[in-house]
Amino acid sequence: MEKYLSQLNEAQLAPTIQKDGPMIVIAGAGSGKTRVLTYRIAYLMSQGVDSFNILALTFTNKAAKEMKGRIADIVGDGEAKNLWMGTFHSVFAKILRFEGHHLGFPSNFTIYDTQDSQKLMGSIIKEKGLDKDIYKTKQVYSRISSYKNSLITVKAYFNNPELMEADAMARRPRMGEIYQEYVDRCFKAGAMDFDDLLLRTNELLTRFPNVLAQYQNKFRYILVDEYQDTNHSQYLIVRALADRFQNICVVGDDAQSIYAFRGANINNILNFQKDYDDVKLYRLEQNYRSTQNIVNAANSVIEHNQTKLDKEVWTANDEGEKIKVHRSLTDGDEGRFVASTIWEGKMQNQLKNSDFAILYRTNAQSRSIEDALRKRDIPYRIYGGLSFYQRKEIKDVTAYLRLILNPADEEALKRVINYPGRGIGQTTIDRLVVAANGYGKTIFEVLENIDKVDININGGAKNKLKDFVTLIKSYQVMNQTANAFDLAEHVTKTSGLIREFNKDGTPEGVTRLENVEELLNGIKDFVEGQLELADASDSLAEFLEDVALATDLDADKGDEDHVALMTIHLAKGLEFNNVFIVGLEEDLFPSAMSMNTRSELEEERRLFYVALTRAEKKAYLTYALSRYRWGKLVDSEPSRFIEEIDDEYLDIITPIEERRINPMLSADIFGDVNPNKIRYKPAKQVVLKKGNTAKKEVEKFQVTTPKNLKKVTNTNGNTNLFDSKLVVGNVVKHIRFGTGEVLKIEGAGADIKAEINFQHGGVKKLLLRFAKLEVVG
DNA sequence: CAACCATCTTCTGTA
DNA sequence: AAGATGGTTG
Repeated sequence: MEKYLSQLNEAQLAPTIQKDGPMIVIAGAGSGKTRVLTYRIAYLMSQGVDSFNILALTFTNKAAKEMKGRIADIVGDGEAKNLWMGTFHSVFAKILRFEGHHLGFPSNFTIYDTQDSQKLMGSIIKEKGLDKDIYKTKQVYSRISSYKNSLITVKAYFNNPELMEADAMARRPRMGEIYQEYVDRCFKAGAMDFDDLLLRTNELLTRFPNVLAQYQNKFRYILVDEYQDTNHSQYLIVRALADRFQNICVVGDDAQSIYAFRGANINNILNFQKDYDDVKLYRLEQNYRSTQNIVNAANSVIEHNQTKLDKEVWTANDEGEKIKVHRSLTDGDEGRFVASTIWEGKMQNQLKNSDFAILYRTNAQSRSIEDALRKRDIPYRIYGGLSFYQRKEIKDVTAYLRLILNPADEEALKRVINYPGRGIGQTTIDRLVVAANGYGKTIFEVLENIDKVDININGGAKNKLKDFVTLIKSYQVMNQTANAFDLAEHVTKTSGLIREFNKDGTPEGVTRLENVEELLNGIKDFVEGQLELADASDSLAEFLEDVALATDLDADKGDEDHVALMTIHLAKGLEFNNVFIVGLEEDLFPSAMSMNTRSELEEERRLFYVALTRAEKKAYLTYALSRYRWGKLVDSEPSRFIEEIDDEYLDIITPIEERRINPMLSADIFGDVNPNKIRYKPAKQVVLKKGNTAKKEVEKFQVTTPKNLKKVTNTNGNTNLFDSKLVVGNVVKHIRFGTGEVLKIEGAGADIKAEINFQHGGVKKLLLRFAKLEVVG
């Protein structure tokens, strides 16, 4: 232990070796807070604290996993395993599995993700015959979510005239009713949404003092990472658990609080000292991550915020290079600048792809960057966005698995009852829902007793329903003995899902199959990882829980060397050698939706601070004069955040030619509109023969080379194949259909289609934007 | 009941 | 621009 403690500086050592009592560590960006947390846990154990008595809450699964790994290096694997360490959601989901029965929940309750919750709310709104333009599903969802995060139960809602007034003013007087129905339906389905995992934990700890006492006694030492991002619900859980022993250590940085939009309350960290007696306060102010220029620039920006704790972040690192600011004409140019800068860095300085990260405010910005990277053959990976587990085909498979485990799961049932199609239509399903609500039973229970219930469904449909019940029950039987992988494989084959994805024969269908295969591999890995448990049914349950609480960031397989693309929110806690912050334009960053109040704007500024402090060596800030948004080219002006940085840290590098260019004369500005204009880099293959007419000219489009093919499938599937060429008469090869001859080409731009006569499979019309074709003659 | 086409929405962020 | 939703038709 001595060896490890000697690695710490004075400021880090003090909080690390304070064993007991409440304490707060205000940790500037890059100041080694993870090191303090891990060493502190190891230190506690060296002082005789039992690893079973330590609870550490993190913000992401990834952070938890990393910390656990580092602790294992110090104290050994066996001891580290005993620690309770994870996100709020995963830790309390686990506890609710044990204790949920107090609240009437089965231990195999389902976790509804956002999609499930919104679908359920959508159907409630519909069932109640409410105007869906006033009761917008998303708005209703976020409203109810914020009630839950503030611990406002249905009952509390109806006792709060102000809230009801506010909803009535927003022309939604029946919010309370929807809330009530939603909670009832979740309960009946044996399901909790993300907010419930915290809300129900609070309910559990308040209503059952003996349960509270048990966990207070268990968690004698509690550590919370990223405390600035806790919401009210999380705050109360921590306070309740820490109440007995008061050994609570919270770590965070108010300057990095960026989750107010989903209920995080920055006051939790600002007021921590008032919540406990004799709070020790520590500050970590030395930044080990970034150059002086970056640290100072970040400080000069955050100075503009009024609400903050006193803190002076400094660094002993080199001065480093100034922050580069680059302006371009369009978002396309911006992407090309980023790609060429990375390319040069790789060529001239032997940098790796993983030395670079590109950060943006919204996911929609990734497209133009992707296009540019692909053109330069720079491998990249997009984090976030639609994560793997949210894809349609994956949700289809997991819905079957969820239903097997918990037949009450209404959303899972509705998803699969007629998928693949079994002739059970919307009308039938609606009647089932009505009957289930009428009897106070779950839909599955109604299905099991379809002959006994009073329901207006004809014999033919009833038989189909019975077949469906038999199918699910056969899976349930199998689940008694088989492991999760065998079961999942069996389900995908016998439910007809595989056949369904195979059926359309389109490249999308192929991708779907590949994704399902990847899911099965994931289950296999998981099952093999827990062979020692040898409890088949539990392995499925645990896998599904992992899936429900997984984030895309967690799924980093650390495979090949790639450039990272992600939103700034996702980048929190990470660091990169070179960071591009793109789209620094007013209305985009800061977002147009977050400029109405000072506190919203200050959160945007903190977000920018987070982005800038991800960089170790170099930071690039880029903005475009016009950008495609909602399919239209709109003008934009540079973000105020650029101006807020002291000039002395900036280096304006916009090329003179680009500044002088008249946008109206630039071919580039149309580059994204007319696919046939030459873009940054000419297409490699020109199949066009001499003497072709202008008419033929339009009939050109791109065909990816096989090398490209692989990469395209590895990334997001959507590829921009506009500017390479294919003409009638070409012989092409398709991944599924084999070889065929091009008969006809039609459409323009993104809609270019080719009619191809395949040797096997006949004539198909393929959208070239998606079709992965290789020219063979 | 399924397939197809037209229209509408959304383009903050997440466990 | 792309997906979701809804309406119409077979």
